Amino acid sequence: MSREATTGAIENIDLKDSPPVSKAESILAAAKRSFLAAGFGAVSMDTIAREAGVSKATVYAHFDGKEELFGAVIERECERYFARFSVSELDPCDVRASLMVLGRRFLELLLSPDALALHRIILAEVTRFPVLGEVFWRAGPERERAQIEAFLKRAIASGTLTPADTRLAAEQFVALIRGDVQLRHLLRLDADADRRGIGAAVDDAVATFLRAFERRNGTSAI
Amino acid sequence: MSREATTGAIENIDLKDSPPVSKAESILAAAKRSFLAAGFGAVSMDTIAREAGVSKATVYAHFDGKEELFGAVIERECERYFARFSVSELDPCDVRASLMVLGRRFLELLLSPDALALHRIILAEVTRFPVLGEVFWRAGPERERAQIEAFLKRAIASGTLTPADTRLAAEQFVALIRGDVQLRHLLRLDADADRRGIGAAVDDAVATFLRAFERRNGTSAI
DNA sequence: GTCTATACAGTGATAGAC
DNA sequence: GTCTATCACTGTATAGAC
Repeated sequence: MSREATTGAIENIDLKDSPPVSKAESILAAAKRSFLAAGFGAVSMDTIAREAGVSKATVYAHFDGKEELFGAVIERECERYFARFSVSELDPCDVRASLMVLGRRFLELLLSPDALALHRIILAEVTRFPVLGEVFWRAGPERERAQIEAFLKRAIASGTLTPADTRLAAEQFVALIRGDVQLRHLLRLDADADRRGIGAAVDDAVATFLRAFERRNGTSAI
Repeated sequence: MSREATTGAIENIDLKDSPPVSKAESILAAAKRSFLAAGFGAVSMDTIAREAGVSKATVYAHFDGKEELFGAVIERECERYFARFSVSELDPCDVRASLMVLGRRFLELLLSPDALALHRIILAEVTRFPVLGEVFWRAGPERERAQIEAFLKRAIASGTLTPADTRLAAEQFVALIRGDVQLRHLLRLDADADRRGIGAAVDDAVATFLRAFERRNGTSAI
């Protein structure tokens, strides 16, 4: 009953340069959870400090203020979410299958709870922090579009797609994939998210995209 | 110098049921400006009262609290923005021209500063006010999709478009129109908004949509 | 660096006079 | 209904001990 867990002496073993969990990391993690869940304005520094298990003064020792802490969290998350794409392994001859893979991977990312929360909070705070817009765009949609465009170019070179403005085609593919599913999820209207799963949505998007861009022979087997 | 404009006796002529500007209207207008510009959390009741030219107690006399005032503003704006569409005058035989009109009208609405601000704030606060998602969806995207779907059905009946899942086709048309222009504007990256104007964006969207859905004769003149 | 304690400003909301 | 004045509360930020 006498303060056994209150003094954190045990965790202060503090190996030289490999701290398993530094206070700064705890603060960033707590700030991420809080900000993504409730937005910038609704979160107090008290909450973050309590959630991180440190005192408020410690938070201010590591970050200049609430805005700086917020910016650090958002930039970090933008990089985390969109860094895992690659298109080199896709087969440019089987366009439908490749686009299905791309679309599914992209849509699953877009609809993940963390990505939705990140999306919401960036749109909400881009007025207050204009740099967030640029950071998010470059880390997310821009990178995604570039990778899809790279695949489309290979597919066109292999003769499966009709030559076109690949940048525009990539943008339109992303738009078709996003559809209104993303907006419905952002608005928390996921009631019919199960009615038409991700697979069906990607299927429809790819089908329409191919009808518009696939090479049209007389014996087109679309 | 003795309070000439401070007492608002002149404006209190107050014709029975046509008050030119009631206090409630002033409060709603001030709240709209403030909320759309800065979000829910960043606006105080003091600010709204000052902006409306009334005292804070008057605000509370008309609205139960900050949340109720916010809800009243948002529902009002949702209705205001999306209530001006009609498709009956469109010619189902000239599909391209009709879709251009529809798309242009829709995109101009989406990119208007007020609509962008409304969009941002709803996404930001839908976690705190879940009902906003439903209200916005029904007043905006749902209504828009229904009207486009109605036109597509007439165009299919007249033989200009290939029969298809009209609901899905309408969703995909909206997605193509929205493209990434809307997201770029939401993120305040309107740097290249002039590089490709609204007209060009609508043109590209309609072209791709028609390549996917227009009837394909041997002499297709797309 | 980290903590406890606190100063200070600003918030939503209300009481009471008119 | 409208105002002035004020309430209780919360959040930012800092001071000083260790």
